[in-house]
Amino acid sequence: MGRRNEHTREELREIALQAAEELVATDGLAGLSTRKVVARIGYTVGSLYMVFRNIDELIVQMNERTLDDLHERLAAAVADRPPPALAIRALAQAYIGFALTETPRWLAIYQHRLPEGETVPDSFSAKVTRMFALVQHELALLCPHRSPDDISLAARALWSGIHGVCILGFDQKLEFVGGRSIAEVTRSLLDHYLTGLMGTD
Amino acid sequence: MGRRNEHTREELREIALQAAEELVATDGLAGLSTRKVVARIGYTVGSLYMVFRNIDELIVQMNERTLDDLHERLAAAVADRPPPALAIRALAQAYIGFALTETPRWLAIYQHRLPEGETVPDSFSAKVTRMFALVQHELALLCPHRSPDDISLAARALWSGIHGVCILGFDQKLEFVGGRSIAEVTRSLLDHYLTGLMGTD
DNA sequence: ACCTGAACACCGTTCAAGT
DNA sequence: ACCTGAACACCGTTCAAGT
Repeated sequence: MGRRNEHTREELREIALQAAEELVATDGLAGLSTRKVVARIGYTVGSLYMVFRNIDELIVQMNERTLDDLHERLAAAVADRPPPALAIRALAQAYIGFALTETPRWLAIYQHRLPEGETVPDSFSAKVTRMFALVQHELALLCPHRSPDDISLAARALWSGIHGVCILGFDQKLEFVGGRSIAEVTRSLLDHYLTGLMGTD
Repeated sequence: MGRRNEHTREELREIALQAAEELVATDGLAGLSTRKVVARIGYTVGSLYMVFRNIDELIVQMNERTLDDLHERLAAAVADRPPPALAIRALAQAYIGFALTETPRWLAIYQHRLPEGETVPDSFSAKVTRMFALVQHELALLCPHRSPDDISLAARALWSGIHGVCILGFDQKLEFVGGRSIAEVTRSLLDHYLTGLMGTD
């Protein structure tokens, strides 16, 4: 019979997501399964489907929580409103720091792919946009007389670039010979890109 | 009894890899399985393990073939030895073009992760290095009086950046509001980064 | 209404048995 | 030596049955 009524739906959702995060933190996204999640919280497989439509929905919701944590870290990095040029570097460092300390959860955001044709919920996209807006804001302060269109393009180029450095940096498989530290490569990208951007005002 | 001795070991390896590539091309890396591969080539599961240690080895070898194809496309893009500034843009465009036309196979290179502790064979790393050397070579021509150390750092920053634009660009999940084309974002990254790099000679 | 647990259709991998 | 196919330990998902 099990633990009927011991948890509300919302509590069940919460402990399931917590269990999922623990499993991912130790064994990566590949170490996550419905059966392992329910074993951890003392339920059986069926009950997971009372709360999540399927395992993809569970993963998406877990990733949304990771995006919340990441946004908190990024926002904290610029909380004392440093000058824009420093703020952008602080954001990049905070992103790298999160990727370094929360590697499996951070990786899960990019590893997980919805089945063909399905799209992520609006709440997820909103969290991505919100994180991205932090960079865009600092770039706008740095280049006050550039068009919003220019700023959005530059922010996307810069942030994608920093993300690329992190992704390739964490993938030992792609570790180039004579590997450089992620921080060093990011600095090169950031410094030269910003110099070029400012120079072509 | 099946098709005993119809193929040599090498032929079996070849048709298995071909079947794997077809499966990935239509259904992505998630659509690949040992059982689907053998069903396509008229063998049973066991025989796959005569040729590959496990499915990870099969995927790594498939990805090496993709890296070969990618290198061919990149090398062709600079075969007529354009001036370095154009060559770098041609390499970036060729990379985007490959990602666009061979999306699932290209993605599989980055999606696949070896189990904890295992590393990719040297032949794989060599192919990554070889591709990377193309960019490094053009950057060295572009900045003749920079140290090899500077060049390698810049090449890594630039190539990681372009890769980041592609990876985020193909992940609809991360499609930012008012999405820009991958080519447009790459151009911004490339132009401003190179301007900054040249300016700080 | 909540939850179980058997059932189904899949996995990757191994290995005794057949030719 | 090559290859099969049953067996094992896993998956995700569904749903009749129990409380």
